[in-house]
Amino acid sequence: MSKNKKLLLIDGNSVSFRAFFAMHNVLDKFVNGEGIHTNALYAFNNMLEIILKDEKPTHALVAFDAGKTTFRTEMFDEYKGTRAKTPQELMEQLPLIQEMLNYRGIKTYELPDYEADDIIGTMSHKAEKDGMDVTIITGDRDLTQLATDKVTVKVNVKGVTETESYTPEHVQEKLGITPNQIIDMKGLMGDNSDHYPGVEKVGEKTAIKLINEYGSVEGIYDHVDEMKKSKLKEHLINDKDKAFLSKKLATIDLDAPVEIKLGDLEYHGDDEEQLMQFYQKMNFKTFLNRMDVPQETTAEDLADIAVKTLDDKAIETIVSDSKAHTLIVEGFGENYHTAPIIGILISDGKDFYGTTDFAILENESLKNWLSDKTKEKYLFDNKRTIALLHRYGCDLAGISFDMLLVSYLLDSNDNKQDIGLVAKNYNVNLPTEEEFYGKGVKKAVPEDEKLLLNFLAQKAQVIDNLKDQMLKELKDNDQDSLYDEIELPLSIVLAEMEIKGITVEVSKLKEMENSFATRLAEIEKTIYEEAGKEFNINSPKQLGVVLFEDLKLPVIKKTKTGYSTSVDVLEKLKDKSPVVQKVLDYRQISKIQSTYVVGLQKFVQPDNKIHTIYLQTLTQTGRLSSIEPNLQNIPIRIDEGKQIRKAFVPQHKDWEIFSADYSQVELRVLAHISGDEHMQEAFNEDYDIHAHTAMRIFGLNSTDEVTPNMRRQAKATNFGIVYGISDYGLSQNIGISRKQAAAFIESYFEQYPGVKKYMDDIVKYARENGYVETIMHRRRYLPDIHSKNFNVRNFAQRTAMNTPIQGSAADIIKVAMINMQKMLNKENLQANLLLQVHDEMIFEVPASEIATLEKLVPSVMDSAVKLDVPLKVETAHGKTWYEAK
DNA sequence: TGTTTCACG
DNA sequence: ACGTACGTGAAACAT
Repeated sequence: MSKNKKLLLIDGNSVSFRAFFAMHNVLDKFVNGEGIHTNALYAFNNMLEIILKDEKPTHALVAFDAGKTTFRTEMFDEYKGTRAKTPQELMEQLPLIQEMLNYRGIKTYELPDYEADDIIGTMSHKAEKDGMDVTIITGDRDLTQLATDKVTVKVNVKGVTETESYTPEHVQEKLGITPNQIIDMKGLMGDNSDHYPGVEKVGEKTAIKLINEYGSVEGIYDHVDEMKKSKLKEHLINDKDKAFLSKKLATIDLDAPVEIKLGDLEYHGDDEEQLMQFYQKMNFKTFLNRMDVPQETTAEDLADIAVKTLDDKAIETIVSDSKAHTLIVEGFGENYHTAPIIGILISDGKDFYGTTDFAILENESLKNWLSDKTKEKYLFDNKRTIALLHRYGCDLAGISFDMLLVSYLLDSNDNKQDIGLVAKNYNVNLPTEEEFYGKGVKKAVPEDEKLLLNFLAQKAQVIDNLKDQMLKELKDNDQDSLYDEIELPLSIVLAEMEIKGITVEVSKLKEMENSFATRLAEIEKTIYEEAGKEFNINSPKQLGVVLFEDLKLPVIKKTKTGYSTSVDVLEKLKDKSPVVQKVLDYRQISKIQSTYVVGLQKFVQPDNKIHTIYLQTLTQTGRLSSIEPNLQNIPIRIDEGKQIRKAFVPQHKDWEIFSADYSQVELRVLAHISGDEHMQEAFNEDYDIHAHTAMRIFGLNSTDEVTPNMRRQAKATNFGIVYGISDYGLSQNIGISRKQAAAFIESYFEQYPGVKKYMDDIVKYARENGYVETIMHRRRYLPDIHSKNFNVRNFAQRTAMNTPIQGSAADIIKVAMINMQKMLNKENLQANLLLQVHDEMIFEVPASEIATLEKLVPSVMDSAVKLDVPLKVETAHGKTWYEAK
């Protein structure tokens, strides 16, 4: 039995477009020898490999648009009128994509006066009639109208390597209409991005409702007179011509004068010879490797590096050489506070010296060399390396290039802390940690020592090879001082904080564990009694059944798996049944018990301390994050949880915990970068900012007239502004109507016009540049700002507004931490900086130094950067973290 | 491994 | 008309 024939049809233009924006942030890294960009080509090919593997087509065709004018522009001259011009960097890649498809054995085709859609429609129609299966790949949802039992339309989601499959069933499920009714829907609602109008005030929801009732645009107008009088009816009648025209524009031609026959499209695979040459010209190492073709050995090739033994003699050579060296200290395991060192390798760029014997760290000249700040070193992850070496009694200094930090600053999406992944971004092949060590139960150090040392040598070579290019990019982005003066010095400060650790009284936690356990058991019992049965209260599913089926409480919100039982839902059900409050109490206590009281104990080391790990290269805004355990979310808002802080104490008695936090940094940053006069005035005069906002948006004459409720609402509005406000979000947060919320926002922007201007300008900036930045030039790329999808695009806009604010605040405290550490050393103080929680620093301090720090810490913090408004710092201290607030 | 919930700024 | 606040990490359950 011969297997059924299958035709693969790809929408060349829309997929190239998506491929280009999917890899827009690495645009400058993908350039071939002739200076032509290759990012879209690379992403397109990546997608192609996956599709060919999954689909195994017998026939294939990639269709392209022929030019600007088509039969549609003939019908409606504004068709696609407002569409932005294709960027030059993509234009230059389109011929390359066609060339590559040619070598991959796939036909390409374009037809004057027709769009790629019509070619695809026509060919898929022909193939179906011949009994073939068809798969269509596109970035454009409109093509889903072509789905039938034999034709599946796969639409790219998130970049190009993932797709969503549209069969007729799936279209029905998602939209509630059949694929061929999509053109009726588009006729009624029009299309913003193709710039054709529909019927006024008719969107997706209304269109679908009408179609379900009348079947089609024609059906609607056959019965429009019978409809009862309404605005909708009026609009339908007024825009009848538009509806019919738009339906025509949306309809893909299934009978375009395409000259090719199905037989011409047979797919026989790659022309390996030509393709290999092409990949070489494009610098596509990854694809070359996949082809399994032997490569020329060049200086850049990473395989087979001769590694000499790092012994006493080698060390003499290294330490007597004044040139910079690359250093690899390999720990095995995620948590470097406990991971063993399994290998050390040092290279001057030519020779590689490595060993798996950590006894070498007892060599005095090596120790001195490591801690000598005049001996320049390159590495990947300074903080990790410092912490590892520290446990083996070595200090480290003299780092000038940390590839991890640079890679993160260049693109905050490169946050996976894996050198193999960074290398891949630069088109250099290096196994990732997972690829080399394996994962899950299979994860292990290779038995063959040579294999391990070779891997370390490859890492060293990658660092060495990419250093100059990455530093140049940093400079081109104007980010060199962010790196030199902030992130690199900060990595040392963070290492010291982590290594120092914070002391925890386990006995205190044990005590709490017992008392919470008793309370939980009590609440549990009453819940079972009131519910009339025993069940797992921690299971949202079981709880849902009890609340909404057994007790028949009204369903407020659903999740994709069932009933939502989150706090805001339960809060609304509190009066309906006494069980609800009990469940809320249970949840609260149970969270504290499992995550903190029990959870934290697991992290207390034999030195009675917790050593967290700060991730310096994870967040998209420049903030730190803290793991194993997270010490940035220790409870404070509710008293039961706040008790946890009593277990955090100074390491010596007679010492105290001292904390200092910035007051409203984010709003001060906003006042600074927006330049808003009224907001700046409020901070310059040190008014209560939320009361000031309340006074202005409620149109009062003085803050004396502000009621507590007004202040609360104004405070929420201020937060909303920082987050990139929406009326709905604000209304949910303070429990007012959406209309009221909208009025608040409008009034806010009237009162603070500078803020309004900032919000508009920053979104425009993101659209034009593809990224936004902080006061210290930290960047965040926002490719979604161009998305066709309303939600995705809106999210990117809110991010554009929020990131410079949150990120600049992060910049400021980072500077303050570095200056603080310097100051503690300079003044010979014993106090230790232990923790950072986004806008506050926590120290342990000898009682004798409290008075000094009360002056010193605020002065260092508020002078970290010079803004147009003052920074304000508040301090507190006490026997435990609980009392230092 | 993904989803839901909830702790923090 | 669309469907929402920004940034995180961890525990528990369900699959």
